[in-house]
Amino acid sequence: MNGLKNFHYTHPHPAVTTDVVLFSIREARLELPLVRRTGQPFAGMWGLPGGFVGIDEDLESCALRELEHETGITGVYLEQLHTSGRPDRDPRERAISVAYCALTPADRLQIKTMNGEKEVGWFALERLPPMAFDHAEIVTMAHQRLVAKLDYSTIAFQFMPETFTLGELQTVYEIILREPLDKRNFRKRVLALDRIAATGELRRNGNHRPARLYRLKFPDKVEIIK
Amino acid sequence: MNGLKNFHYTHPHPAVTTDVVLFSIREARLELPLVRRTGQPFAGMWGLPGGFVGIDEDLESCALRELEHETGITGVYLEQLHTSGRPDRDPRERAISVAYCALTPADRLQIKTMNGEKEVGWFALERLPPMAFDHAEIVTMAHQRLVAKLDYSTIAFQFMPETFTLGELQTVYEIILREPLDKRNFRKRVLALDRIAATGELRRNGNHRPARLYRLKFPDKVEIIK
DNA sequence: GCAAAAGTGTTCCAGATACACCCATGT
DNA sequence: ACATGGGTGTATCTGGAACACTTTTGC
Repeated sequence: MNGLKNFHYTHPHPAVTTDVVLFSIREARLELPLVRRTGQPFAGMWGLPGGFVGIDEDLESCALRELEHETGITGVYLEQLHTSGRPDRDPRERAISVAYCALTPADRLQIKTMNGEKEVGWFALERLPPMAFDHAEIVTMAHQRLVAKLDYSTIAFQFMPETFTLGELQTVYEIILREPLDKRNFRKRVLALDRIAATGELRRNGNHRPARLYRLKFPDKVEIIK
Repeated sequence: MNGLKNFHYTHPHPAVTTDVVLFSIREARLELPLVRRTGQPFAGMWGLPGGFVGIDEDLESCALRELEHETGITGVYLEQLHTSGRPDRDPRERAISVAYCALTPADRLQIKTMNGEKEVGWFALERLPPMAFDHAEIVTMAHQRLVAKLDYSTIAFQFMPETFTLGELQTVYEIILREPLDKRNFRKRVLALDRIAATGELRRNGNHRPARLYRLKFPDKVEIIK
């Protein structure tokens, strides 16, 4: 604490951080990016992208800034998840973490995988490494929230790129729910929501009939349904 | 802790508080307690019970402690709601508030209404006074959460005293939902949950047939249903 | 006997589920 | 021609919604 600036208060203040659980679907798996920690504590371990909240910075802005800084990813759907404040969760000082859950289509990744600063790794949800702090708990909470929201909101659409086929959309649902769905019932339900529209284009993709392409009617809107 | 102590950090830290929206049903209204602020800012205005998080104190403990200290109420059901961190929400210094939503039966109130420190007032949800900080937004969020949770969890049971009648339980639902419910359908649904049991006792209450008393099978458990 | 809340079943409807075949394409 | 995923309709089931009368008590 020698040095530069000093900020003093008449009563002790905790540090406040944000952490982001960013889900995406990659190679038919639900995955999320983790960042290799360089400093103490938990040096060398993996942790969620995140960091300290600027003194004049909104919490959401902090989450987005840290996510972009550490992983290069921008333009994601963001939702506040939970605030963890157990006094012993950071061995250095009292630290309170506001966790966010985020979703993004796979085609928006890899914008700049390495910005030269920290190592970023993508991990399937069922093959997570040991994680720093209480980040494992936070990921578990985020996953529960995602699964719960699948069937009372349009959150899954946030995984879809600009245009997509109904087959791809169904696959996304099946990956998150870990169970196969009936094709006809799925299409009926999802079209009845009236949130996607056919573009008129087709995608031919292999030795089979081309699929109609769809796009979101309200791309950034996540709504409660039913 | 004399006032002369100083706590210093190499980068600025926000203050962290908790605030509690405590719902209860009083006189057939959904009401919540507010505390008259004595100090700046917003002196004289009403605000949610809450205060600064101790440096070694868990967030939930802080919420419960402040609730008890300012209103005398203990033993409530508590659930984390949302964390507000807009940089301008407190004019003094950067302050981040972790808001909790709480529920309690009316018969647990009035344990010590006045502890001589601050004025406590109960307000019906539709007759709230102007409130300090962004507390009005927090209350709105809490109410939305309560209504949403009514029909996918057993949260409403947290409003019930030790024993109660099915009519009283139905009234609680009707007050929160602001609409009348069908008696037979309500009883079918709530009994099918298998979370309440008849005590065998009756309550005679007026010029009419006595009602069976029920109690919760798992008093402190709030479960997701269906 | 009358007012007032407690208690009790059945019918109906809508939305979810189960299910099988033909279509368009590339090789 | 065949393998591959795309695309379509109907019958059934189930859980929610609507609905009216009898019971027990205090006055």
